[in-house]
Amino acid sequence: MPTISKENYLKTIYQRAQTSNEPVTTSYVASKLEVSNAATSEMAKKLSDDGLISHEKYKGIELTDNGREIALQIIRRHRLWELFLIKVLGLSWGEVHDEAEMLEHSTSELLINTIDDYLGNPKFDPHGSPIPDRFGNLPVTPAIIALTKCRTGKKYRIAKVNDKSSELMNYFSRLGLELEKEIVIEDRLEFDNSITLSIDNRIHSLSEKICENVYVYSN
Amino acid sequence: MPTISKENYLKTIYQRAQTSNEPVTTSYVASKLEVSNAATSEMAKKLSDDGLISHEKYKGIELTDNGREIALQIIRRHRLWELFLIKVLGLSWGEVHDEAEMLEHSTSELLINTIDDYLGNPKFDPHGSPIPDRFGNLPVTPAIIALTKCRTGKKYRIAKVNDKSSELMNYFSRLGLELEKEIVIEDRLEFDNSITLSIDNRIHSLSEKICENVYVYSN
DNA sequence: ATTAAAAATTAAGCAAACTTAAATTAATAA
DNA sequence: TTATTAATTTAAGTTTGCTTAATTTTTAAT
Ligand SMILES: [Mn+2]
Ligand SMILES: [Mn+2]
Ligand SMILES: [Mn+2]
Ligand SMILES: [Mn+2]
Repeated sequence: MPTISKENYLKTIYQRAQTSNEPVTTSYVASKLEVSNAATSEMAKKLSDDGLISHEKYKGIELTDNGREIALQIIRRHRLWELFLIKVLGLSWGEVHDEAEMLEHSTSELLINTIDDYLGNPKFDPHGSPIPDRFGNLPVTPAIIALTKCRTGKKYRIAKVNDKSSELMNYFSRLGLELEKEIVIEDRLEFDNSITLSIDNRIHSLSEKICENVYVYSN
Repeated sequence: MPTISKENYLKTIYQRAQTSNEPVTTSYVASKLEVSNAATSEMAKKLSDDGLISHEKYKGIELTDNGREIALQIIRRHRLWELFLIKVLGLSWGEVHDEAEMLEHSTSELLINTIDDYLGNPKFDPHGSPIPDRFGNLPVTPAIIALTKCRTGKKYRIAKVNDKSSELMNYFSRLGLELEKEIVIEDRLEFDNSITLSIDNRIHSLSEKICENVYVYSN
């Protein structure tokens, strides 16, 4: 297994490639990991030597099959830990991401498979992201759209949230916004692209920035 | 919090001080952590600068109050994880030490206290070692003696085993040798200081080296 | 008390993972 | 097309944590 640093780089590259069509740039990875571009360029060289990425200079980074396999292993560990911490140990939506960010690098194959079985081989983590199985296969995921793309007046069910900010997770918890919960889009302001929606018959207004981080089933 | 390396040094120093009257030497720590004496001398300098140990050159190492506090935190994490992995996730006696050795460095205060509560604030780990509480206090421990000190013909109960070798743990499991289990010392050979004892009415012979790693209540 | 052996420290150097600053390549605009 | 700007890489240097080799200190033996 690679070092913790390498694992974090691989995971970041994988997740960027998943959610963007543009090539994965060193500067994106650098900003995501909060290191310098120089550090990322150097690491790209090393990961390339390791056969985990291919890197065309000044263009972009792509994972090799080996690199993707490792990235998926780390993501598997991360997501299973998040679910375990919530389901078994009762941590909150806002607490689990940071814990998982550390545990994902200290978890053996044996342990993560044990946790997987303990949880009944779940397919999704507590934020709605798919969990790779022990062979690196992702479950088929239903079609989802960001709240920003929703139609006024329609009813939706929460499918996924981005979990990078614990502050935001805590806010969602206070709102009662959770997976599978029904919401209705009441209104949207052209002025700032904010959206008014009802959760449990209570009305809330969410900024565009927040709406970009909430996804619903597109039906 | 210190680095993983520093945590491992502090833990090793603490545990040596607990189980030996002689000063904690750099060479002991080095051999235990499987690094060079030079590495340990250098680390001693740094830990000294950090105010975590006091080190009289060519004499020995002692933990400061701060150093001991951190050591006890790591030991707490280690032992609670071991118990959790066995009790909750069903790992075996032989599997948990190596897992805990990693997890102890990736576990927040919040998480370990949650685990502690989940387990009902246990006082001993699965190998019979005491678990420091969240304030660093160790439970009072009953008097125990190594198997090597036991009297022939007497009956004892297993109180503790040293868990450093998973091979040995697996062997104990096969023998049925577990905590609180009753054993009878049947015989001992002057020739090699091996001991013959009965567990569940089956007779086994254990080498001196093995007996040094098994403790019973001294009644 | 001297000397030899053992233990511990210091010196010198390496690899990993960073940094800032300089150089290079690519993109864009005149 | 050429010049400017932006993105990226390379260069040079730091810190952490390790190594082996040399030196120093302590201990043990004669
Ligand atoms: Mn997460
Ligand atoms: Mn991580
Ligand atoms: Mn252990
Ligand atoms: Mn450890």
